[in-house]
Amino acid sequence: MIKTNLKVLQLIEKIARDTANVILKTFKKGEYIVQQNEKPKIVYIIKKGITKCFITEENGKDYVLDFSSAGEIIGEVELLTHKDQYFSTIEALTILEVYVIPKVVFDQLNNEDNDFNMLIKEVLAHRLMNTSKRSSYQQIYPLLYSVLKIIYDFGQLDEHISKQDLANYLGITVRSLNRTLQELVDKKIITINEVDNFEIKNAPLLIKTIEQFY
Amino acid sequence: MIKTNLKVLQLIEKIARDTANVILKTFKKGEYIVQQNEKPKIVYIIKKGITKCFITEENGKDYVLDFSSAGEIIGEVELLTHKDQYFSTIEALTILEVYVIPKVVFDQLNNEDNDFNMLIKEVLAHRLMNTSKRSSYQQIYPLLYSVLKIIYDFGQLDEHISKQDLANYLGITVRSLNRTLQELVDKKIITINEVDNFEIKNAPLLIKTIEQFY
DNA sequence: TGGTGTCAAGGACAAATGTCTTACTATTCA
DNA sequence: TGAATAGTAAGACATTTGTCCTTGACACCA
Repeated sequence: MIKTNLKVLQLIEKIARDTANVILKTFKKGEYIVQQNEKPKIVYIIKKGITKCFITEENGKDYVLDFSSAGEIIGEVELLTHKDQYFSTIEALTILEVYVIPKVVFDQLNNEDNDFNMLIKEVLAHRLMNTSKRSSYQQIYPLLYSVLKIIYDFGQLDEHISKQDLANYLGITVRSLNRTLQELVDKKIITINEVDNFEIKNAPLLIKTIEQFY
Repeated sequence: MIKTNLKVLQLIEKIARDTANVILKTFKKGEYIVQQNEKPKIVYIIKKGITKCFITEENGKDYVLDFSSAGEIIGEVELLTHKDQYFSTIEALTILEVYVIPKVVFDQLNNEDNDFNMLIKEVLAHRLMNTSKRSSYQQIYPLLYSVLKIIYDFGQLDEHISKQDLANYLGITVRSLNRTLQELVDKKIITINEVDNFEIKNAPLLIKTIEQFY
């Protein structure tokens, strides 16, 4: 559920070795890599660390689109669609190392490096499918199943992802998330451990419960 | 809100004229162009007519991803990601004419026709942005605003889109949709006309109401 | 030490949405 | 014609989720 893309990482590492066009940059925890409504000029590819990608709506509420790590691309959608604003904000949840790819280099890679070109298309298609499926899942099923699915995917909650972030990812309030987690504890599917994190207690029961809905 | 893409339409029409690789096919209203879980072999581009793209979840409920018309592409995501199943079903809501592009021709166009290649990338990026934005909007705002937005985008409900389809697009039940429409009638923002369709009654009020949330 | 601020958790209530059922309308067909 | 059927709308109630507020734990500091 924290997305990664090994193929992209390997390709950009190769490109970085072979040319001087791509450089490394480091962000501190909490810094924004790109900010919603800023003018897009650069594409980034994550080398190391975890980011949160989110949209801030006019009423001030955030919706988290995904959590990403090594090999995930940032800002390519805006350049490909020739938009003059990023439509989401990317925040570093940990210390973050990224490859910096200026617009001209990105355009050049798209036109001249067929591996890069094909990989970008594949990444876009994958994301579109995942986003669509997730959108469907969250709209159709009650909250409990979405939380079950996250626990199933995660194993346990990553320490860098706060409950507020997780709630924003699910499109709900922290109150609702807590209620649902409590319900899962009551049903003896998970336990809440000493660092206020949840853990799977009864994996077979979890899987059985999930399978009812898959 | 019924999506179209003029650039894609023009390009595929040119390709169809220049080569014998692309043929036309007609579907009747209610027929499936592609079906979830079928093996992907063909990409279609809509020439004329309206389709509904939806995901059927395990519990039998449908979530409508979009309504599409001329120039919209079908099945390209599955081919680009090398999946062995379509992840959604495409149904003809009217008589439908499509260009049929077999997998080998699609691959060839991607590799040899740079205009086609770039356009596909742009289409994928656009869709990804739209899907993400919509997902965010529907999760963050209450139903009333999503319905307002649809009415604003539509002007009025297309006759080929049933209330059930519209409800599935919003991820809600028809009961909830009716309740929300009634609320808008009570507030004198819309009227329900003789063909059981809704119409904007008080456009300035509608716009004013929407703008509170944009 | 004790005061103060911050934050996470959860209780109580309100609001939104879903489920189930009934009623109404129109259509088909024996 | 009239019974059966399907589709739509909405009432009543149940369930889910959000909002608001209180409590308790902890850190920081005068």
